[in-house]
Amino acid sequence: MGRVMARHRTAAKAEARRRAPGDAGEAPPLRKSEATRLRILDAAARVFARRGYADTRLSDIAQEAGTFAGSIYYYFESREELVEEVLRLGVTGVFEAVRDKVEALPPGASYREKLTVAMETHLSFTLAENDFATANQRLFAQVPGEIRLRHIHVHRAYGNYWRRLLEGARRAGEIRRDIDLSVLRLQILGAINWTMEWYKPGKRSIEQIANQLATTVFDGVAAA
Amino acid sequence: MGRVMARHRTAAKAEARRRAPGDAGEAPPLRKSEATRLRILDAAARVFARRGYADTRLSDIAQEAGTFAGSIYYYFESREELVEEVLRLGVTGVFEAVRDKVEALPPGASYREKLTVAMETHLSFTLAENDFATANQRLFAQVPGEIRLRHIHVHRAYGNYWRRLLEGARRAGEIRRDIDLSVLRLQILGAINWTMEWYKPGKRSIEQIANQLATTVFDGVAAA
DNA sequence: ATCATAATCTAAATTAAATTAGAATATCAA
DNA sequence: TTGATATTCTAATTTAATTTAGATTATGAT
Repeated sequence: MGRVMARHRTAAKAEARRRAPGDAGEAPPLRKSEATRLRILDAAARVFARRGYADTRLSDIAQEAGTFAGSIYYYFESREELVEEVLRLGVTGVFEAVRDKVEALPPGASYREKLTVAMETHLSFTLAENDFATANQRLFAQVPGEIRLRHIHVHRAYGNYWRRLLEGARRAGEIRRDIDLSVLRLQILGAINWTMEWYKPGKRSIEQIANQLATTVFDGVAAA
Repeated sequence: MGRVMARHRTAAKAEARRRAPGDAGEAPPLRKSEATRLRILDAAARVFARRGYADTRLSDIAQEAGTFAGSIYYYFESREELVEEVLRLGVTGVFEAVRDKVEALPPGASYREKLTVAMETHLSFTLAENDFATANQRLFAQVPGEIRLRHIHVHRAYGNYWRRLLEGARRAGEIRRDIDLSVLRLQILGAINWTMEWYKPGKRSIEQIANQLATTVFDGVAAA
């Protein structure tokens, strides 16, 4: 009840927000329990990524974050809100990473290069760097339908980005006209997403996997 | 406690098994509550396929089967046993369908043909025909880790079948030698499995999707 | 028609979480 | 140092499901 809550909603970067000392009228200035909130969020992503939705208790998350199940409610309205925040940060993280890498390519880059970078970035971000991204992959299919519905638009935004990439590639004559781009897009993302289910670090590098995927998609595997 | 149980374990086809009237010594002869068991199993597959693990209650399944949550325990030890049976039947069904179709090909068939048929069969079986297959796809990633572990070998058997197909294709010179077959296999199955998440009947035929997948895999999408 | 046992139903017990409440503690401004 | 408020802890409550138990009804053999 007498909680802070809504204040913390915003996000992951903990924007600096000391208030100038005398601006009353405003809502009371914020302290930085933000650190704790972040710790909980990180812990949630980590545990969800590792164990999936069905195997994760709030108490597991609390323990991982060095606090208690009950305490989580100081920072999140509910288990759902926590899950959804993890989900959201997962997609937006991948999206931004992919877009940044693609835009960092030199102006003359071919679409093949762009798509290859996109695949590689998505893959490596998901596999190696970011518990939020991993958690998002795992969780999205596991989570109750209602939550999934509330998040579909975040996914769609990312999907649209890929759609534009592929359309560009076709316009540039780098993809045959008889290819159904929607199907292609979903096949590529499917192959990437599935990787998480089997990839174990060590044997093959993420780069190798990404490269083979790009090669397969563009050139196929047929000999001769 | 005074249940029947273990007797029903076997499977889905309800083997005929009237006893010859006078063979005592044997455990008491079986009646056909098998029909009910099957009804429950079908209902479970249907509901699990539609709503996923987290959204399915035993009471939902019971209702779909025209019985009651409590009654399920006459036929299954636990919710887990029910889930696992659905899971198992899901994989073996797809496996058998794929193998049958591939083996039904004329003797001279190329591996490209074999693989195309395999993709198409897996896809259409999963998408259109069989709630067990659909449920298996959905559930496998959603189910608690312990269950998944107990089922990994069933999946592995199916995976090995694909592995052999791809190795055959390579030996026959239909796949380039620089392709990592494990990665390829997982990419193909990933693309197929993901389809379930987005496919809506009507717009595109399953055959179209399968064909594009096969084309992409063998020839790639690059123009010229 | 009767009896034994199979099959089903109903309601209660159990279980395992999430959630709430409120006490205890820390922090920080005056 | 003190008081106010923010934060954290602990334990109790709630909730929603699975599971058990036992009563009830159907079925098939004699």
